[in-house]
Amino acid sequence: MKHKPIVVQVVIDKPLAQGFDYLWDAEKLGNLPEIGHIVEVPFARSKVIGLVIKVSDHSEYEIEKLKTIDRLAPLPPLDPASLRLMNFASQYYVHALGETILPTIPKMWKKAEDWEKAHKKLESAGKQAKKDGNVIAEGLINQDQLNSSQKNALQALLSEGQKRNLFRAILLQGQTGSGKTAVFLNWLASILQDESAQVLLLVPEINLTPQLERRVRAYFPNKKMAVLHSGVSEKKRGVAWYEAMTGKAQIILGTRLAALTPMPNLRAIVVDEEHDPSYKQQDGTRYSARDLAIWRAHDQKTPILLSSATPSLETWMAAQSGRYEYIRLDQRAQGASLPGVHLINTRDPQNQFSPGDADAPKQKSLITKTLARAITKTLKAKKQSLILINRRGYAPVLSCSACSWLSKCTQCSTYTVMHKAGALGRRSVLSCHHCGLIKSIPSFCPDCGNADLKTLGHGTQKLEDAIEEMWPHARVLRVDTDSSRKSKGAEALFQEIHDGNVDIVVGTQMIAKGHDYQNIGLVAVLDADSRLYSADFRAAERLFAQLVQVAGRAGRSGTAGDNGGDIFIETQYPESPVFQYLLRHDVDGFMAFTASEREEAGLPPCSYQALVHAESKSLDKAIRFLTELKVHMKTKGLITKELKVYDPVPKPVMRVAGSERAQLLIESVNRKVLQEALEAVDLELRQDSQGRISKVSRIRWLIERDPIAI
DNA sequence: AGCACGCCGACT
DNA sequence: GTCGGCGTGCTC
Ligand SMILES: [Zn+2]
Ligand SMILES: [Zn+2]
Repeated sequence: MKHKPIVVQVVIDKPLAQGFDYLWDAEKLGNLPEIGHIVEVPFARSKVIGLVIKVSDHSEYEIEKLKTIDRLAPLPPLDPASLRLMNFASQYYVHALGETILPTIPKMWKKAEDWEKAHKKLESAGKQAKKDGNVIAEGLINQDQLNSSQKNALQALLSEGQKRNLFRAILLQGQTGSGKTAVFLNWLASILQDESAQVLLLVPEINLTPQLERRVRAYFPNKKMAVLHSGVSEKKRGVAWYEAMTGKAQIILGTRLAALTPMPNLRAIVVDEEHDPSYKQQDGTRYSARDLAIWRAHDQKTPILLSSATPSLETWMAAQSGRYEYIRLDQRAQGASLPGVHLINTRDPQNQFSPGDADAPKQKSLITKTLARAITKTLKAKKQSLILINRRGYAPVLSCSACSWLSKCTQCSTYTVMHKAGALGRRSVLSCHHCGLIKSIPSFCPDCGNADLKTLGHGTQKLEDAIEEMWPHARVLRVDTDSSRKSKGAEALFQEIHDGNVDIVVGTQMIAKGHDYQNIGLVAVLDADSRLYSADFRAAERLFAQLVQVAGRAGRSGTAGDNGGDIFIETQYPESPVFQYLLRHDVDGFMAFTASEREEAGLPPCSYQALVHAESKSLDKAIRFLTELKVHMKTKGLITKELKVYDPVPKPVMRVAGSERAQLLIESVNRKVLQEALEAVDLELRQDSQGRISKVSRIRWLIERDPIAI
């Protein structure tokens, strides 16, 4: 009589709902199996990496057909809490468990050939880290140096928080410059007095700069910190993940992708700038790192702190209703006053240049007279100006002066943007911002042969030219992804601004992030209207957060006795609520107004949404596919008073890189009802698909939970 | 998803 | 006669 076999179930990185059973040869692998082990398995005609999710002594599958596990990774199994998190994410976002877990494991641990030398790698990395560890820590503000408002906030955090095993969600709301970071870093430091404790600090992609890293390090001089973001090399990422999942690192600082890092001794989570859209993953399993972090804190009974000057409506409402604790930090730490907000009505001729004005530019001005004169004043005061426009390139479209030709992308339903020489290459080009296609600029109109082609509208490049012409003696710098790619990255450009080597900065929203500039006198936003004018119901909420953020840049000038700067917004609709609340610096007023709007319309956070995306060669087929799905949902009785299914519509940018896209919106006031409907939809679609491509008409489909843009 | 198997049209 | 189109089914 033979021993009972050891059978393990393994999930792999494929959109397959089921796991696969394998035999475990304990002698060969040198270990008994545990749930959470990472293994290499033979699958079809190749070898793949998988994760053990079940251990037993029998299989539903014919036992003699089972293959044997090839190799076991030299790692401890993922801890049970992390596996619960993965399981939840897989269900909630309607993706297979394997394709949810495996992408969160760094590549270094998915190369079975390298597993044998893995520990040598870790050793050499350890030596390197000792050298790197000498980076200067800076920006420490210890508990005694906090202002009274900060001290109160910290007190509130600590009073309850020392109790173990207690879920708390806390919103820390305070303006830019109110010192939120110092509060939560001091809080984390006190939690880390427990030697084995681990904490997770999530920050938006763009905020995770070397400066921030140094600043965080300053608070934890004797602790090990692991940094995880997309810019970290594969090897360093593998090491950081290893240190987190083994409990060797106490502070895990990272972006969205760090939210799913296993941490066996997790004691607290901070999500900084919790409203930031970069927390939402936009491909693969489309999770929200913030929402997963909240679930994780709840599941593991640890506190989570959400920090923002302009919270997401979801978080703000939870705090208002008492579901979250609410800590306010409204005293400006550095004694700087709030920036003055100025709305410039572009329809008012008084604000525009007239031909007689001495300072009017030769061509039609790209900015209002009111703004131009404010910039002149700022220059005279030896202060810097930031001018924002969220449009890269020279002009958003090229046109023919004789016929109706416009520069369109051949692969997308969009215009190609003109970039002048130097930005994307040596020559001027037309570039599609959706598919990346780059074409040379035609000398003649392709339709009528006319040689006179004109640009329509303007982007950062053209604005830069115009500004240089209007203030020939000013030092002008352009900051956008094009200019930062050309120089040594955005950091180098930010440093120029910080060092005062620049008078006027022209750029996209990216200028507003990260850095702490000292001498900004003026911030101008030129394209607020185009950001507000959008089919997406969250457009106003996003714009408000962006405007508050850039206003914070102007107000941040910390030199004592100095006034804060000014923010100028050019708009046709100064009476719009977004601007009116901004004018009064009334964040809560805006939130309350938006909340009541959403409630009335039954939109999130007062309801829950999901999108079914469909993509195919022709829009027709995609729409028909979604229509059939809707009909199916109806016949199955899924559409009820509590579950609304809209008609399928083309996506805002319908065609991208040759494929045409449509979407179906599903909405419910009841989370559970929505979840069940989505699971039914997933099952139905899977049945007629291979992976996520339908058998008939070859439609690529995807379910997205809690979409942030509709 | 990725891949092999298999059954029909048009092309050396 | 065979090359290749993609519909179908399988992967422990
Ligand atoms: Zn023409
Ligand atoms: Zn394109």
